[in-house]
Amino acid sequence: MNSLEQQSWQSVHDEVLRRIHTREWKPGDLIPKEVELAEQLGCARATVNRALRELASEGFLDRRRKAGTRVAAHPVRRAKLDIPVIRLEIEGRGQKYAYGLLFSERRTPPPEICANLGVTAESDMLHITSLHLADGKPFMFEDRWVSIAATPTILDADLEKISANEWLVLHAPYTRGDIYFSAVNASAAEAKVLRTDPGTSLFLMERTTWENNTGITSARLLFAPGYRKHSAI
Amino acid sequence: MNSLEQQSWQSVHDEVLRRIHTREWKPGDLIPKEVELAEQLGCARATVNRALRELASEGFLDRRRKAGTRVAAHPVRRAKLDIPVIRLEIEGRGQKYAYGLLFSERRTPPPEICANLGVTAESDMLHITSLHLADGKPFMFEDRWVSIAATPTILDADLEKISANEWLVLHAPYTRGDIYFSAVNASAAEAKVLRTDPGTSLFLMERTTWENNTGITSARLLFAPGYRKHSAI
DNA sequence: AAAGATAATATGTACGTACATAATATTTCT
DNA sequence: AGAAATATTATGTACGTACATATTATCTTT
Repeated sequence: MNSLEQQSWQSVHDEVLRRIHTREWKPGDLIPKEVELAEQLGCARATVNRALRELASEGFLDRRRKAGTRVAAHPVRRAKLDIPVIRLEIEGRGQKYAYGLLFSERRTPPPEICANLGVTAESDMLHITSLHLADGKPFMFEDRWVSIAATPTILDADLEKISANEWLVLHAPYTRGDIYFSAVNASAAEAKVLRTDPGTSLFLMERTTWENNTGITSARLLFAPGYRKHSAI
Repeated sequence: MNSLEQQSWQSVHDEVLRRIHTREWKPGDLIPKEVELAEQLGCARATVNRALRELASEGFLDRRRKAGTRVAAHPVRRAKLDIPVIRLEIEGRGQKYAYGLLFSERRTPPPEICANLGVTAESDMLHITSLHLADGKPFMFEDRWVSIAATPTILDADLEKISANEWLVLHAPYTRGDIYFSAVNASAAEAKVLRTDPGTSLFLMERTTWENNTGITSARLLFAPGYRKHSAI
């Protein structure tokens, strides 16, 4: 660290992270305040602020006005999971993407969907199931309910050509969403669609999205055996 | 929007997001440059910059110098997954945490662990298996390998009292890590430990962490049936 | 001593200016 | 025309100042 040359917020970020890693600053420790650090490292407070803000959002630091900045006592790892459109995920693996609509029906939703989206049992909804394939093999089975009130134009979409997954991303951006990851044993019907055996362990992703407080869609995405979702920290 | 009162970066963030949601700015569209937006919204460029930077990191915008800022053509949802220490995850659910060491052995690692961590087959490692319980019921089975070269002090840790999971978080902060999520059928042994039936679908989290380029630990975390990992977007 | 009001303080953020950097557009040269 | 050099431009970031805000510490009152 040379106090003459200009410091970038990234170099401050790295230097603070180094001190945490080398345990110069241990979990729970109060670290110097921004002005002091700025002086130490030869940069402006704004630069230190940017670096510390970033580190806090990464879970390494806890910051509170007046109380100061501490090394996180129980570092919570914040994994960033990229959830692209299925087509891009498959193409990103270098595989050929294909898609097939299984069925599409306009009807009222079952209780669990009402509960997820916070809508009434009489809601006008579209129920769609489809299969996404990678190199011709079943990759993911999608079982989705879409609120027609929230996105009426979905009735005009040609869901034989574009998947509901992709159509929604392009035409119904949302403000809020929930995802649940879990593991389930394949039912007989699911096993048949995904060309595997009943009871096989499958990776399940359940997504619900809202715009403000109106539910848009709730989907159950069931992945073929062997699927692994990766995340770097 | 009042051009007289001061704009916060959050209000700019929300306004831009609103324009994306209402499709005033569609996926792929070039949006006004920072100076123009600042003028429009009555704030400084730095404020607009902060808001747009945030939106880009959230996956809503693509930004490139000179080329300008565009609405992301294929919005990649970036889910933030908090991965706390198991004890805190269980206590956060309002359940009582307990932990039992199953066995701990110092030996050379099998091939797959060598591959994960990038170490040789002759490495000096600690192999630990343990069970984490919530309200007395099996919650997660942990099968972990720790490099003794990277963290020699783990030999002094009393792993009957503190889990390797927690000890490592407190004593061996890392710089880089990988996580894989998947679903597997329980083996006979795994089923017995988790008190369930063989073949039951289980949620699996595989974690490997490095400090710089030396592998620290590789763990296989197998959750009891019914486990769901949540994430808000 | 307990409660309430007040002061002190570290972080949070806005602004304007200045310059850096990367990518594109234009001009010049061959 | 094609390649190379140059200018242009939008974002990226650093700085110093100013003030806001949340929280803690201190003082005052009862």
